[in-house]
Amino acid sequence: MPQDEPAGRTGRTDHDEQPRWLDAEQQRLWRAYLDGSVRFVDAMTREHDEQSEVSLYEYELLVRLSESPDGALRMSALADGLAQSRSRVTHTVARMETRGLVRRSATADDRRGVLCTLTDEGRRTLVVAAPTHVAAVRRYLVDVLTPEQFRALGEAMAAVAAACREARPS
Amino acid sequence: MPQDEPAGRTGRTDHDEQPRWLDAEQQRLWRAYLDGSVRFVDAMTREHDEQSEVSLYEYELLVRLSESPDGALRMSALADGLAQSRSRVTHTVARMETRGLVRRSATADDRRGVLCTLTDEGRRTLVVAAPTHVAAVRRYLVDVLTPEQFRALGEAMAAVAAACREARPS
DNA sequence: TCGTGGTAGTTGAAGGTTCAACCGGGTACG
DNA sequence: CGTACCCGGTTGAACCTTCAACTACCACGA
Repeated sequence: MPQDEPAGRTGRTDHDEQPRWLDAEQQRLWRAYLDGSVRFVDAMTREHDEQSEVSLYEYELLVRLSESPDGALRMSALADGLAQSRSRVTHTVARMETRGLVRRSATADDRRGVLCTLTDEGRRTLVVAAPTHVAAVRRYLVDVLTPEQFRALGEAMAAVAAACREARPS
Repeated sequence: MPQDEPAGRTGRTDHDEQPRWLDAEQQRLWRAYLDGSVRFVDAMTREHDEQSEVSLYEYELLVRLSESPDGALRMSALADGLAQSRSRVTHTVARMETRGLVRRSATADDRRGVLCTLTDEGRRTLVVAAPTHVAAVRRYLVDVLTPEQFRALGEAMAAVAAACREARPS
């Protein structure tokens, strides 16, 4: 209800603009987005829980490390790349370190920095997890869309990401 | 790396099919989706934290209730509609009940059922939160896309939702 | 070189989510 | 009837994330 056109427009107060509500069609699309995104992360999460040693988020973290030249990245680079808080990365890396997936060490130049490095065990885990991960991404997303749909989705979300980044510079 | 075409294709074992990796362009789009969706929920979450009495998720819950004829829904209907676990809904509703936003009561027909009802206070909270919520949805998503992009996004996510629902019937 | 302020990362507590176990109430089938 | 199984919902513990300090270091200006 509250997202629909309100029944009776009454006088406006000083500082609150008239909200531009979503029309019925916009609302339908917005709900579809919401529902789809929730179900998708849920499906991916379960897939990882059942088939993999690492959670969806831990997997993404391993991927970032693996893509970096030496399989190593500073904590802050990791946090920025994953669009997550430093605190969260610290905790997650700590847990992963005890499992032997990554290793932490000091950085050469900046004595504040901490370098997070992929271990052999971490790389092995990633290689094992990758096929089921990609298969799930395909099953729930890529392969259920036409190539044009997929492109449109990606481009749209890139615009959304840009808007979020701009409005709230992390 | 692991989502790219692997360097050397080696012999395949019995039960693992060759994974169909994402090509560079697909990967770019997939990453854009991931990044955008993370940043978007993050931006929405902060918006609610700063400007509203209720979290993003609690807001959605209130919306569902408000859309129902009597401002009331069974716990299971709530869980299904929000695509969330029953447990989570139980906990969330319990917290919201102590804040006076909703009320729980027994259902008439099925003695197992629990009816969750929006209180006046809950409705007031929703009405207050709605304008900033919609404004945020517009600022970070709707208004940064062309109408065609927005429609494409919604339709694509509807397809994703359907795929997830089908593969994992909740 | 001394402050001041910003950056990198960690910490622990508080709060939310998930998981598995559980309690009834319904339902179907002998 | 009774009993075995499913459904609706709750519980509490384990786990993860968030938040607000806090430490340590860098960088800039006076």
